[in-house]
Amino acid sequence: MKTLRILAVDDHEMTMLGYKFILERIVFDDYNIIVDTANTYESAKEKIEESVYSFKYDIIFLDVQLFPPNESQPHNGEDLGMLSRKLVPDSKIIFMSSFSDNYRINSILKSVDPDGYMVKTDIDPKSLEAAVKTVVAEAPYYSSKALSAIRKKMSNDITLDENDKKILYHLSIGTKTKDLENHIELSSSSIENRKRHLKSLFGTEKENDLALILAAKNRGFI
Amino acid sequence: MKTLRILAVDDHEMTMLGYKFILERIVFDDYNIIVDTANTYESAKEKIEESVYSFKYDIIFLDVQLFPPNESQPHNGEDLGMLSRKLVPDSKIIFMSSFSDNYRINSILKSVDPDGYMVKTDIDPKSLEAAVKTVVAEAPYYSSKALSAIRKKMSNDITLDENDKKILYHLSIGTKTKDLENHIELSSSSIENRKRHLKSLFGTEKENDLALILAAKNRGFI
DNA sequence: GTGTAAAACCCAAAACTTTTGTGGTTTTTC
DNA sequence: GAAAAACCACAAAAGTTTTGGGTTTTACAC
Repeated sequence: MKTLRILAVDDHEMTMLGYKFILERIVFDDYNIIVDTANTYESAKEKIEESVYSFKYDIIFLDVQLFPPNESQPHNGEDLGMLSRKLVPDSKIIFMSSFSDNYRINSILKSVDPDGYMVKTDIDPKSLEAAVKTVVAEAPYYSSKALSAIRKKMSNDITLDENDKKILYHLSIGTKTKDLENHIELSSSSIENRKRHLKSLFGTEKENDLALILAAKNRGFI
Repeated sequence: MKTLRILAVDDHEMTMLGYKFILERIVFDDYNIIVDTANTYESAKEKIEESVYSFKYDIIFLDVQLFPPNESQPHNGEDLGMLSRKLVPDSKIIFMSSFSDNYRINSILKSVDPDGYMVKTDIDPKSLEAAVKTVVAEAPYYSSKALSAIRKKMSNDITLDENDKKILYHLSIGTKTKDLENHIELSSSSIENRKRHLKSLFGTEKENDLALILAAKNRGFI
């Protein structure tokens, strides 16, 4: 009987226990599944560091937003992911996130490139089981909503640079055009130029900003 | 008992029959699965056109390279895919292809945006069943090798324009630098510039073309 | 309806990037 | 060891983006 070691990290204790409960009940070949848990950045970090010199985790489940964002606690799941990649490169990392918007999914897939990405509303016993079995078989696992975001991105031949993405993102959260200057290192006329250019890319020339952000959403950019 | 209608198109009759055999044996809720088949472009086209005015297929499985490429027969799975999208937009389209190289997968995902993409070496009864159930549930299905290609692409922040991609592609199939001019609408010095630029993007400065194409392969571009 | 602030639009000069031709040196191939 | 191919450096030309200066249009509070 082989042992499959899993670490599940989520700051909501009940959620974390839910994962443990479900994961340990998975029937998987002749594996005995053991789930360790952590519900703070510090305890998770410790467990990962300890694992380097003993058993290494086969899979680490990480909540993207480990803590309610606040200034005194700058750490998040992404940092833990990068730390794990460095310390225990063979451990598979599966991110869990409540973000299902394309912008966040795309940016996390770039910054961390996890072995799996699950949108929380897609998580249930069946999908958890599929995720475990898939990543053990060395293939990436993306949950249904994550895949939909990915599909939109892949089927698209518009490529935007960071400034374009920032403009779209800020417009989508309601930032006014005149305030964009404070978030993007460009003059206001450049921003206006880029907005015009974006509208022509997305086929919403002569329409308003709402039309632009709707089109960008449909194409998977925000 | 509901009926799930599937059309399977593959130019190898035995393969096509294999799909039919496997697909019709899938146990899926209270669906009765009926599989129609076609092994030429023309017969597939007819079946799809007929379906417009009677039952519509729920799923259409299409081989990407329907026929051995030859001048007299320019049609392929991609054309059939686009035709189906136009005639029966509600039918799910799942592409099957022997290509597992990133360049081809990326380009097909862009040109057709199918509901599913399966690399032939990934196809077996289990994955066919998963594909059918997934696309019926409105989610995209990508087989393991397709997902690996997609993952590489998504985790990458290098974006290349068409000329860069062509240069990489042609280098990878052995085209000599001096002959690139015949395939790409740029002067030889521009091509040299771009090659230099590409090498710096991929961190293979001062190395030879082989190092460049290996790096580009690893990052999912060819 | 009117006044006003925001947003959108326009233009031309400046800054920057890419392309191109030319003329070379180095590396590879046979 | 000669010829071909690959690579490099430079500078002029062409193209793109940014910028600061405007004017016009839109939104909406009153």
